[in-house]
Amino acid sequence: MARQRKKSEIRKQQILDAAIAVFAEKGFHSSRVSDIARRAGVAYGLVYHYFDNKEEILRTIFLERWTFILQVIENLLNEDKRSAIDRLRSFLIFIIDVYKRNAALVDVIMLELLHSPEFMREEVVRGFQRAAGGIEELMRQGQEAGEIRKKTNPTTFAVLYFGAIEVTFNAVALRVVDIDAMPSEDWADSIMDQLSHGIAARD
Amino acid sequence: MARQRKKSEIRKQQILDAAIAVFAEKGFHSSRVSDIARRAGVAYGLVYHYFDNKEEILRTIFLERWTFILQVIENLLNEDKRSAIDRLRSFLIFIIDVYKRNAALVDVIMLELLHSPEFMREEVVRGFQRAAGGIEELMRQGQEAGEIRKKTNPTTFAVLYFGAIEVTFNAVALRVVDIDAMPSEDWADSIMDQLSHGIAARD
Amino acid sequence: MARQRKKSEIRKQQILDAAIAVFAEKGFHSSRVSDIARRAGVAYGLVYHYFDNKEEILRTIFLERWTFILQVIENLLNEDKRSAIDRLRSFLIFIIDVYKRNAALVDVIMLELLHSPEFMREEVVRGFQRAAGGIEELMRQGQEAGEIRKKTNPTTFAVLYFGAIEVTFNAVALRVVDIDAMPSEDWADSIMDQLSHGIAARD
Amino acid sequence: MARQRKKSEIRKQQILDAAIAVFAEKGFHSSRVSDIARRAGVAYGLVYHYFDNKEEILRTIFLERWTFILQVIENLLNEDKRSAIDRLRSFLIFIIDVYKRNAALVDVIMLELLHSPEFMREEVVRGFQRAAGGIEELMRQGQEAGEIRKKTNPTTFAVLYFGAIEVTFNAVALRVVDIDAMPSEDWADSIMDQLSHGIAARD
DNA sequence: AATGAATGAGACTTCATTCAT
DNA sequence: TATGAATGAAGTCTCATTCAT
Repeated sequence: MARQRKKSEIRKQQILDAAIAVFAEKGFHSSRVSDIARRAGVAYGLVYHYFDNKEEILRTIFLERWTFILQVIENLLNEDKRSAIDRLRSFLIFIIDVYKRNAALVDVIMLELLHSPEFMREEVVRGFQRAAGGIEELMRQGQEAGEIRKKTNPTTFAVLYFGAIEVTFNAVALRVVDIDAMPSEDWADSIMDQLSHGIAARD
Repeated sequence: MARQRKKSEIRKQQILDAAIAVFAEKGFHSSRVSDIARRAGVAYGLVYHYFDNKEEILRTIFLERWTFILQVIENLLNEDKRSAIDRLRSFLIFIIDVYKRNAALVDVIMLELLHSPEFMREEVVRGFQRAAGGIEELMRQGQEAGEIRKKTNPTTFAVLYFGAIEVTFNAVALRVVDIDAMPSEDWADSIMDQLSHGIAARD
Repeated sequence: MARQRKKSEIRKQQILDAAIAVFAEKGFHSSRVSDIARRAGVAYGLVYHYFDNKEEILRTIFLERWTFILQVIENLLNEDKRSAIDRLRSFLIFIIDVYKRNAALVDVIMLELLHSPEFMREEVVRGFQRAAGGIEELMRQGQEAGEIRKKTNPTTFAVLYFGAIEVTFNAVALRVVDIDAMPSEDWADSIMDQLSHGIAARD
Repeated sequence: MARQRKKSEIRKQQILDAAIAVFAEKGFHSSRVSDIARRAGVAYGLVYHYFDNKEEILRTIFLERWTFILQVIENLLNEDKRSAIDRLRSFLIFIIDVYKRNAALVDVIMLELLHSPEFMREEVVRGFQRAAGGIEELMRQGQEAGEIRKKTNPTTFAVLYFGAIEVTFNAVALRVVDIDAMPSEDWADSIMDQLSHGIAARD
């Protein structure tokens, strides 16, 4: 039984992985169920054995994968004892490394879920709000610790922070930037330096 | 003839406006040519009188509208004699006001063109690079004027700057933020304060 | 008025000529009314001023042109005082020369009318029967004059005779044969020799 | 599997047979894929399961069926030990009988392929040239055997021979002649007599 | 579990024809 | 006469989904 369960689970993962790859390449709407099946090496009828329909595949990707990422984020942000700015830098490095290891997944999240079909809007928004809430909380911790400027608006900061991530991923997706040629630390340092000290010259 | 020309031009604009509205609502792929026609109040056959196909409608929107926006950007950035930071703030206000007046258009640009169908990728990338180049140039002007910190990397700044715009528009598109309740100046001030002074507490 | 009539007549001919050219090139079904109009150098709406619909253009071509050819045939066959075989040879030369001067027209007759749309079947059949009847009559004249073998079946002969013409025109239409490189007299002589003397060796 | 293969093969034949019938009735251009499907008793989507598009159906008919006929021709012509004229008569009988048994197929070949859509022109021409080549070769054999008049031009003969077939089939297709009322042998004898002995009276 | 044949809604697009100017 | 904008029926083809095996 356990054997069966596992085999079935593996098949499902095969299909999900294939779906991520195909969605990343062609987008959700332009991907055919048969593309996914072919990529997974199964007959397309089998896809319907594991998923109710095409939408559910996307939803499952979101739930299984992205939610997982969000949890990692939360853990990283909440449990770490380092300074807030340090943790923000760590997360940038972490998220870029996730991309480097699984670009297709992040592409799907960026290109498909973020600008998401009606049927997923609510879930997506909730997910983002959780993430943004985590960052804001982190900022408040930093402010209490005297490490973050009191005048900083945590929400505005979260906007800039996620904006930096989003725009970077978009640039990569559009092939304007070659992510493999970009050391994660350098990028993170560059962003965090800017966010920390601003652009204004000090007299 | 001139009369005819004008009437024909008006019809074309009607269809383009309808297309922007429909694309903004449902996205390019989910929009039917018949949706656009109905919205424009014409028979769907007429759409093909003015455009070769659905793709060309999107391409025309991009060329006619976004290119126009980019020109406005360039003018604003290059011709203004105010301080760089002031001009960056002005542009934020300008772009948000464009959105307030024509949310659908910006939605289409954000949701469809940015994560663009293969057939437009190159044009879109070129368009963005022009815009980013403008911001970087502005930064350099500010650095020469002693107004912008020399250590600032203009490219990184452009990333943060556009990231802020993108993520804001996305938030609006996802209805997380109500843009009408958000005074343009306050938002711009908030973003520019952050970008100017950073989050780090000063000893 | 006469002036008007003539101008109107000329326009109509322009459109017919254009239609013949276009039908010959692309076939009736694949030809668009706008193709014909463009070829004739008029707006496509004007076509409907002169013809009720597309079918009527084809029908008019048939009636005006092919009927005319058939009359020429009849005259040639009936009025000529030369021997029957001579006259048959003359007609072959004549018909090939018609082709050389107006290939498109003959192509339309061969490719479109012969394998004709339902709406023209009857007229086409009648036209052919008239032509075949002419040939048969000619044969009988020849038999009475002792010039043509009595055993010859006039109908069978007409089949072979028209078959030779049809298959030649088809070969030209399919570009298997270059009609301009083929002297009309040689071709006619070759066919008539065959038809006159047969292939069987004489003991 | 073998069972599956066979069933699938049968379905494909069903659709091809339906297509032949429909094409013969209405012509390629006027035939709707849905007509074919309805005739075959399947949903029209299934047609696209077996064929890429409508053109491919016609091409398959040509390749599978006509090529087969040509092979039969070649065998008949090359392998037979009887006199050339005898073999030519046999082939006429054979081809008429093919028609009697499968009029639709021959109609399609005559009406659609012969005056063929651009996309098949080359294949069709090649096919015809093979057939004509066979006839010419047969003539030469007959000339060497002293059975055929040396003066006969094999190519001209082939023109007349195929012309007779084509014009007969056309006459049947146009319903000028009732093929079922026409004994194959009589027709073949009539044609061959004419072709053998000519029409000229012998002094 | 697995296959892929079968279905049919639905989308794009073409183009003959009408009609206002 | 002449134009070409406007209409919409009709056709091809795609593809998500179902289902028999």
